[in-house]
Amino acid sequence: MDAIKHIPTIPLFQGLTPEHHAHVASIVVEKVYRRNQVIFSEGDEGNGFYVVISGRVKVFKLSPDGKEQILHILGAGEPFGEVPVFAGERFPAHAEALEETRVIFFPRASFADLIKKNPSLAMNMLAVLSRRLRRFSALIEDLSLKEVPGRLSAYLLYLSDKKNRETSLTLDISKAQLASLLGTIPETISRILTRMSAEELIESDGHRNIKILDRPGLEELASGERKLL
Amino acid sequence: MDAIKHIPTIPLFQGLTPEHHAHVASIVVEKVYRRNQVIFSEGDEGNGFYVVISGRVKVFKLSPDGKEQILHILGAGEPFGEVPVFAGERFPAHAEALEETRVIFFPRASFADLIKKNPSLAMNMLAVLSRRLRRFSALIEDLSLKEVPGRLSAYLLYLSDKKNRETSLTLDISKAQLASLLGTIPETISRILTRMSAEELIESDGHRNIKILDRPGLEELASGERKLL
DNA sequence: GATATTCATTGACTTATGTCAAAAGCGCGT
DNA sequence: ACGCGCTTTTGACATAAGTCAATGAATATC
Repeated sequence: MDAIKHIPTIPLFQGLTPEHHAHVASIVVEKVYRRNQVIFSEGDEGNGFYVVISGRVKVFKLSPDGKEQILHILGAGEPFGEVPVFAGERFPAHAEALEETRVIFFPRASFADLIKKNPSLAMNMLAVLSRRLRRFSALIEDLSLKEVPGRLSAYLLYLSDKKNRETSLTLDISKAQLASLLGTIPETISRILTRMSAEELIESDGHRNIKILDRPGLEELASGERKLL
Repeated sequence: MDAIKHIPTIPLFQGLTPEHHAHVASIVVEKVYRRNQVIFSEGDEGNGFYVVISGRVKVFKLSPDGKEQILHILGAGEPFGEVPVFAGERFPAHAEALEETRVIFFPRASFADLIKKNPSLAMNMLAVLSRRLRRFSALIEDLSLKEVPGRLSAYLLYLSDKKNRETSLTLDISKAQLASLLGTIPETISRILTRMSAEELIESDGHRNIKILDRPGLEELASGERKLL
């Protein structure tokens, strides 16, 4: 259907002419996934990539015994699944819709053509991949060099920053998802939130609402200068 | 100096015309770093990126208390430090020479020009970044979903595969570096190698030589189906 | 509106791995 | 060959976080 109205709003296509937008629109395919539906699995052949139009998607790794590590959660306008387009081979991770999600799909071959004729599209895609590398570096750092309280603090501060430093936060994902994003398990998240409350760093209603009481304290935790009792 | 003789051998520049190679050569600067010399630090402004000509470079994150996590180790022909070129901002990690190392440096602005006129250079760079994303995904998976014996097994198998499944391996890095690459500490590496020897999976001379005795056993360890006693 | 189902919390326990310290092996230069 | 440093190994110990299990709260289902 009328993908054309979405194309110009996608950051990846900023700076392209209306003709190119129309061309892009002509090669894409729209798809809808319902909550928990698999979009692709690790090891699948990647014959193109996706951009989220509405809804949210998680991209994750799975261990043989079922533990998952979320690599990222994507929302409207964000592309995913590009690695096989440029590096060949297969998807390095799984992707699943977190809720009812609309995406547009770009077949590999036609996109490769397009990018060859469009330096600014190439530059945009390079920027997308570079930003993702930066985020992955941060995730690796977190997993390897920080303990869970530090990662959780960093995540709360990140949420707060997204809402220009609002102190009242609403988690946009369940505790289980949050645990998987931070490389831990829900029980650990629970215990740490309890300890953070005990130290008056935050106030939690036990659901998805958290109020930041001591931002500097959380920053110290996130950087590792401070530890929880 | 005569960078021109190196340019055509670099995978990033495969598929370019000799004229383009010459052009690339005209904008690069050669630099030499001695063992342990810092190439750039996290947070530095990135005004260009590098390609290793000879020697080896480690790119790593550092925690406030000095623990390091190596993101990757690069050898001849491999580029590093590209993220700020395309995503702006600063280097997300530190880079240091592991030994006497020669690199060529590409100033950001002239490279950006070049890439706009060279679709195949853009495609090559997209491939480089995509492959790196795949490796980072694997590292995240390892750190989050595997225990150290699994990561170490995977690394030994990787070394073996590089030498077409040779069973006699020579570690190319010290145990301390290996630990930092696998997200652990030298003591843990030592203990695990001892346990692997005890189970006759490997034979180690205590230095940098390891012989693989039971490849399937290591594969089971790497995938998590098996555990060390 | 009552019950089923999922999700969050809490407790007791286990375990992998980090910390600290000491000893042992090896390389190196005088 | 000898002692000085560095890396590796080994030991005793500490601890963060995972596992398992039970309870409680919240939401959905009939």
